[in-house]
Amino acid sequence: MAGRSWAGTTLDDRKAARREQLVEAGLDLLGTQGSAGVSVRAVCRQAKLTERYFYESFTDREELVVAVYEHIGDQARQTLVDAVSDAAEPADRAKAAVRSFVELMVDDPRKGRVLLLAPITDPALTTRGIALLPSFAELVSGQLSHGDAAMRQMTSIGLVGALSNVFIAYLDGSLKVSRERLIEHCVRLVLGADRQP
Amino acid sequence: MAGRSWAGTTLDDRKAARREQLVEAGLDLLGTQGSAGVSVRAVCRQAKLTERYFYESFTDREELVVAVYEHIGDQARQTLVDAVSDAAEPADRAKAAVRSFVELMVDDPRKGRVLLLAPITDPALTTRGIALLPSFAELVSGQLSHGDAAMRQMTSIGLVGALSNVFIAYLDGSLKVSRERLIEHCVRLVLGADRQP
DNA sequence: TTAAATTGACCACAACTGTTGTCAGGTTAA
DNA sequence: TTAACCTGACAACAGTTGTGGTCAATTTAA
Repeated sequence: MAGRSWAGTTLDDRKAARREQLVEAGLDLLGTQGSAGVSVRAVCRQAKLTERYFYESFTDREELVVAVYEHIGDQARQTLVDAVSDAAEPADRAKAAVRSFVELMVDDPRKGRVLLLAPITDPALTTRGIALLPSFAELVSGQLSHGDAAMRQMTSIGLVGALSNVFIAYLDGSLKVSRERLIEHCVRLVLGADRQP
Repeated sequence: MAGRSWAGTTLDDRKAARREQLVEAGLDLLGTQGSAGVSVRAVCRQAKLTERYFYESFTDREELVVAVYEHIGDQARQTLVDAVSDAAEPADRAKAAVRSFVELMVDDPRKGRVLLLAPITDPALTTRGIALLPSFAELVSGQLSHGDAAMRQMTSIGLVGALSNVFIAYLDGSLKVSRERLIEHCVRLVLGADRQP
């Protein structure tokens, strides 16, 4: 029976808790060592669980990587939605969105690296095309007012690439600039993208 | 003796030829399977040579990866230099540079992927910071006329990121657009980067 | 207390990795 | 022809990988 109580909690509860531990361990490895550091054994070591529990929650190494990525993706999306919903003016919304994203990453650089780097470095994500950035770009594309579909697509892809690269440089320390200037510049990039050439 | 003739060619000649085969095989694997596909054994299989000859030309797996990357890097740089030296006007130079780069990648997408993706995906390149893009960004930075050093750095990093992302999207087929429009758009990006906000 | 469910520590397997070494043949200059 | 050199196919090493299984110990509901 799954509902039976055990050690104060139900089986399903503990199973979910273990899954969470594994995802957290995956985030840690993916966000610091990168794709190559995420092996089933390494994740289990980090989570202090045995392989048995890995296969209890995931069929594959792939599945774990995807779960980690989508977990962080959801979190980022929620952060953006919250920030945007508090602002009325378009310019304020851009600013709020950028600011909340920067804060998310500064708060926990692992998340930034997972969000920006993992989809291009990990085969589990690249091959399936499970990248959020394209969908984000598509979303941006809908907000643009000039040009035809292809034009808007190129503009939004470029914008996302510009932001990503700036964020990555900021994350790895090669771009030494205050958080405020970073935000300011990114806001300018966002606002500048939708302009007649 | 190294100068002694053997099978019609000198030893050094054949050694160089083998090295070239290995680099070519490395390009093929790095440009299609990505970083994970480049193992010593896989490279040797592809090059139809045995491991013995791998260690004849390279001490490490790392060394091979670096050699492949720098080989393509040199090629790209040479292509750019050639293209730019044929144009007088600044606008024409930007156009020529972008065009030659696009042609290089369309001609052989493996090279595009090595140039753009390998430095972020392969540990042998990431850890040593052997990326050409930053130095390219630095070069672009020097050409900008507005803002202070930090401002120019952010602008150039953003520009490189925008171009890379557009190229990558074009390479993997998610950006369906004619070569001419791609070039046109990228030229606009380059020229638009140096503008008062 | 008893029987069932849960846990954790291991082990086993085959496949792969980087790297070095060996050894039987072929090729060439002398 | 002989002796030196070059070549290719492997074997061996210790390591890690994904994925499965076993088994004794613990914890609980009955």
